[in-house]
Amino acid sequence: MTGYAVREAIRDQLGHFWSESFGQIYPALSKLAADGFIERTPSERANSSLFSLTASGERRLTDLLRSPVEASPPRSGLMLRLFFGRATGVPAAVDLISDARDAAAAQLELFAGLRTLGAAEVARGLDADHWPWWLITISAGEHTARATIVWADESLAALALMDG
Amino acid sequence: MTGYAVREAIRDQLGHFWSESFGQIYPALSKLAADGFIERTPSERANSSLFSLTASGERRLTDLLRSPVEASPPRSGLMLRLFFGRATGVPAAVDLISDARDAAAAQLELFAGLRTLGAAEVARGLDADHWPWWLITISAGEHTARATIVWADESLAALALMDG
DNA sequence: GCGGTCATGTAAGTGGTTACATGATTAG
DNA sequence: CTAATCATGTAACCACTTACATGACCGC
Repeated sequence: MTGYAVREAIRDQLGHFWSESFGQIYPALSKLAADGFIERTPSERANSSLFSLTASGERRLTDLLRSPVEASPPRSGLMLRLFFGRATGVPAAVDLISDARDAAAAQLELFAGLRTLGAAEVARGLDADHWPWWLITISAGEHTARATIVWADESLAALALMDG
Repeated sequence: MTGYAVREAIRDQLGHFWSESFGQIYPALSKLAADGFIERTPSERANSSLFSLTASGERRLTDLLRSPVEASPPRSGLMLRLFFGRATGVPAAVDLISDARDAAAAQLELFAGLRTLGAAEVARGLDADHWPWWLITISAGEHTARATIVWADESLAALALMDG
């Protein structure tokens, strides 16, 4: 596929848990090609290349995918703000938590859509062996979104008591 | 407080949802002082300064704390790996999910510790008006950790069926 | 006096985004 | 023919981490 197509695929298929920008993709493709992990072949279109995995690239990829996940340093803007709630007051905190709740609810709907979309594709015999993996990532998103909503409701209730 | 103390406070008090490194803190303090948001006064100790919020800094801080949280681009190494589970196989996925479950369980214990620690301080009459906010952030951590555990157990069960 | 902690800062490098510049191809 | 989309790449910049260099102070 082309670099452009890579980005489209990331946005459309990994969108809810991964993102990459063009400024990242094109240099990465050049480097991967230089390292022999992917192969560049000119496409029919002018000034355009198609990339495909080499055998060593495939090995490298599965190695990376099997490697343990390194923890990223925590950085939650929402929690930071709530931690200093004493300084900003209850109403500001209510706003922030309500926003987070809304965002989680919206995500939940989005995941429901992905579920029906995927189920329909599977019913048509497409991507059947990929579907369980797809489902695991959707399920993770749903669980955390639901947890966020429960937490938000509890916290909003607690703040309502504080205020009165 | 000193820059060093700022970092200690961030590590010890915001540790579970925020982090900063020295390389970040010292330049930031210099810039904040140049902008008039904090004031640098030499401390008794040689080559050491104490910083304190100015009036404009206090205003700026509460403004920032009240500002809406901007969403950071999603990037979950775990989900990325699981999404390509077809390529890496069930056992690799089981390892990854088990690790995530363990990490969440460990976090949960940590949060339980923070709860008892904080409750003890409040019982001794310390930080009583800060405690509810502290609790909100702990609660958020607990909810997401529990959600992770439930998701992990469900997913491991699903993978066990796939394998057989 | 010596090791640990307190303290400040810089340098090099990484990983990422946004914006810009450019042009080919296709759909209407 | 013209607007949208496909396509590639670079430049500038930002946020952040790690490692390094330096030294004061304190307790034993």
